[in-house]
Amino acid sequence: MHTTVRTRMAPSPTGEYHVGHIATLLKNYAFAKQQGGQFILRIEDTDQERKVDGAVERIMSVIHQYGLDWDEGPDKGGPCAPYVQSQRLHIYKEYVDTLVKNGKAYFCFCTKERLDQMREDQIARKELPKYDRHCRALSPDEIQQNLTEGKPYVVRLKVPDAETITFTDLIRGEISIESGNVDDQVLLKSDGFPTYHLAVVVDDHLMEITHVMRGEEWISSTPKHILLYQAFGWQSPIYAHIPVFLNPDGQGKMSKRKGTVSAQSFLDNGYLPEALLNFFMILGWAPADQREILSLEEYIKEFNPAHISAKSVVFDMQKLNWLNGVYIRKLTQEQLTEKIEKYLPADFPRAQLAEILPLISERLVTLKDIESLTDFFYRPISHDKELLLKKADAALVEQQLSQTTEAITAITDWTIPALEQAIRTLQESTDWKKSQYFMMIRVAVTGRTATPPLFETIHCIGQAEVVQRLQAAQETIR
RNA sequence: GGCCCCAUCGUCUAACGGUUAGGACGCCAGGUUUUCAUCCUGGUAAUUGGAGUUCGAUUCUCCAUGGGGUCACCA
Repeated sequence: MHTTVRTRMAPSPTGEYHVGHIATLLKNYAFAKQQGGQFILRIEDTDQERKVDGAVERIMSVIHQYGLDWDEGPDKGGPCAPYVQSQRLHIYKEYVDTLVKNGKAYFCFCTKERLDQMREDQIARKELPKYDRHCRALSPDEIQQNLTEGKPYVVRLKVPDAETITFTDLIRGEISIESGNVDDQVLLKSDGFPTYHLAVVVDDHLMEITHVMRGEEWISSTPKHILLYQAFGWQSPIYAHIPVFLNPDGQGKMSKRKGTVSAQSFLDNGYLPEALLNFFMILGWAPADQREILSLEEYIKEFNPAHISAKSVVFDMQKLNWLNGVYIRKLTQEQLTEKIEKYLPADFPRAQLAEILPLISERLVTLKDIESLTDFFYRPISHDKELLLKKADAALVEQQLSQTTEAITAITDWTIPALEQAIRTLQESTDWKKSQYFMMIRVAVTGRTATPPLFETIHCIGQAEVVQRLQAAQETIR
């Protein structure tokens, strides 16, 4: 028998979508595509309190911005619709009932106060906090009475006493956990919503998910899911727990505390989606030939989840920056022009974009760098006297500035070759040191020491403005 | 702390049990160049420690150490 591979990503609309989520989604997407299967998007909105308005739309939007898509999902529908858990409440209820009927789960009427107190005591006694199974001892009559009285309740999983729960992880091999370390997990909350654990198992089964690739943080709750699959008599999917991203400093799981984590913000900060995807591809995995620049198509062809490294990986910003530069330099002028549009400052002279862009395109690390790399073209500059006089005394610099001003003013044909000829002729007719002279002019015209090539830059700034800046530089050194 | 996972240059990764332990980013040096950047060349740098198995361990086993994850009516 040949079953179709079906993978899924199941975000929860509670806040910003994390780069780690995109990285995991990419793996699910690529594997499904590679196997000719389907990739499903499912919304896990079972937490009524943390639900954020508009989050679902933002998640879908950011996935699209990264150039990825799904085959079945809330907006597209599909054979397993609906794909939003809050619309599937009746389904979970039905399965919980079977569980209770079959003695695999039980009603629990414990109050929050009692649970809090219990946990507090356990911690004080240095025990591990765990439900004390108080309501497992309730008689059918007591349960019935509580129900009749309308007491709020949850449904808990009846975890066996001394059993070894084993499952196979595609990346790590066999993982075993003693049932004694597993809590009687709440499956159905008192508001009638399922917890993640119930919903994920029911939905993954009903949606015929064959491979679950999710974050490593789920390893310790996987036994609960295995128990549920057993309780229902279902076959569990193949698991691959993806290692977490560590902060760039290598300390702990990547967190907002230590910098940017939202998938959207990397885009907003001028990283190209292709570069980010490529970065996620090679973080923790490498193709057979070790190359590091990969297109999505190549990745889909070569990706093998079983070869993902099992260790958590540092989110190396320097490697990302390098990759982003590589991808920017691969763009044609037209493509770059189009992509950089939304990063242009309001006062950027758009008419000059076509002239300026080629001068700085290979200096861009992110698209957002456009502002800091070009502001001197169109914004007032200031002169640093020390920089102007760094390699020559005031008398010589004054002379250089005034003769350069004359030479530039004299140009009637404002082209780069004419400009270059005028300045080179001037330099060659004197004993001015080339490096000193060029650098001084650079500083006088742009206010900085690192710029695009001098003649192109001068040409771009314009004759009148350049003359003014040269004169201002003269003022500065007086 | 209990439980689980993990361990090759600073970082990410290669290496049928036999390699001068390879590549990439970063860093350093040189070349190109009027500066920066790009580009090219070269260099620096690693098998966490200890036992065992073996003729031979980066590779297999165990222990220690270190790092990470997780311990909710959140996902």
